[in-house]
Amino acid sequence: MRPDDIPAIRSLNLFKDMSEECFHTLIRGAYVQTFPAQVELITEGDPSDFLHIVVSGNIELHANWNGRETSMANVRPISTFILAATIKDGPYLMSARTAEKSRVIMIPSTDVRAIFEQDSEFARAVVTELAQCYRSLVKNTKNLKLRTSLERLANYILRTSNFSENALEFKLSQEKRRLASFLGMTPENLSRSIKALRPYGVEIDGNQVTITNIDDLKTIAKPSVFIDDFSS
Amino acid sequence: MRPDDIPAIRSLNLFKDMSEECFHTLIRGAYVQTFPAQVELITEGDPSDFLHIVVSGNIELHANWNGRETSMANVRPISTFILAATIKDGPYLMSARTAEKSRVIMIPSTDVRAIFEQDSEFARAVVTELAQCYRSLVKNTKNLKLRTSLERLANYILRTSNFSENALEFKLSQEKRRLASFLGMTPENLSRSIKALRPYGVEIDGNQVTITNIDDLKTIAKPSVFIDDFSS
DNA sequence: CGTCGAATTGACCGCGATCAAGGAAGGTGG
DNA sequence: CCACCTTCCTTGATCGCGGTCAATTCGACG
Repeated sequence: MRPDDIPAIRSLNLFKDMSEECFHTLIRGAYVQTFPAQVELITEGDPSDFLHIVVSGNIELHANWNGRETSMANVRPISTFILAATIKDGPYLMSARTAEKSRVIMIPSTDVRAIFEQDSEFARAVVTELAQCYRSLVKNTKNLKLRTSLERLANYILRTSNFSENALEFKLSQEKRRLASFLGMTPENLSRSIKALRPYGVEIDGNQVTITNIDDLKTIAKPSVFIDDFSS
Repeated sequence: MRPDDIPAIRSLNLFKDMSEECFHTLIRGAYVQTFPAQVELITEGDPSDFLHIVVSGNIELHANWNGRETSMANVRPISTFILAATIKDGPYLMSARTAEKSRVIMIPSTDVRAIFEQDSEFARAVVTELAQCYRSLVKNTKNLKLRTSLERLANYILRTSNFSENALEFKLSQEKRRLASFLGMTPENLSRSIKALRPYGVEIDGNQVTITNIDDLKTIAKPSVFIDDFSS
């Protein structure tokens, strides 16, 4: 592990209030590894042996059933993923693959569960983290069930812009096919939706997104703090 | 509160390991109320003033956006709901209404958060509960994104049968329109899907469901433990 | 019985998926 | 440096699942 990894991880909400002793117990048993793109880190159904932390790169969580696949989320540095499976000691419900070259820290789940029993501050931090994840998923479900694919795309653009400090220009951080799957649509349909948004103030050329008229975009997107707000 | 409510609540996973003292602090401040059907208990966006526990009846969680509504879940006795909002001290992300006459216990959120800080066993129980809820939502998302509406209905019937100790006959526990919304389809489409399942071993007459050929049903449903299993 | 809401059924529409073909971009080897 | 290949994206044509609209039937309840 690089020396500057440790303070970075320590500063995560999940770890920042736990005792120094417990933190080091976790870190001592951890592995760090750099993976190239398109590596399957986790397979749905496997026992959850490690809590994963992505330090650099980009991880895609996805799920499969009956020959179909869907993208569930993208995890960006620095955050943990698959915490719930580790805590419940249950099988992974999603698979994870590197979307690009990524550095990942893996903490044995048994260690995490042991510290969880031992350090109350950590247990409380896990609660906050899980509650946050849960609420994000509720929002995601509402997004899927209450909106058309065009509306989902429009709001995705607004959210991403917000996330980049309200920048009116930014780059899509993943392949369009993955984005399409995440948004619950096909790549073809995403292409068409992108064109359909042009009259509403959005130009997308390759990965480059430019919002030319944010008011028009908001008119069609109708963003809601109870679906699109990351922080609440 | 009725005398027999207290042991019932106490036996919930969420409360069963906490100290007697803390449990009584929670109970002391709690309100109990019986509501008729179709009462809006909670409105999306309101501050989360209470942790709710449904003791009898049936609560529907739903969400709205831009004039549309969708059913998110049905809560049956005895369980809590909207725990994440209480812990995060954030606004409700879903609304709740009684689907039938229901008795509900309401514990002030400030009490819950205070005890959460104080009682580590309770904090750990909250983790387990939230992790469970989170994983249920992941499964629900996979169900929505990976399956057609007919497949969702087929699997819903199998899950419900499983839940009723593998009974081949049971009653739908909610209006078909709510079920349709929960399954992400219209009432009309649910009607048609019900007819479409008849050749696959399912008879539905009113609320009465009869599985006449569970193997045929499984062939079309292809249930997966990573989507349909309640316990994992 | 009459009333009202829910469920069903039919006809039609449209969003989004599928299938198929054509570019654009990036990497590889001669 | 350029031909070639691979892969992704785009575009067009068509299909079908599921939604919408409307009319009817069913069922609970007063």
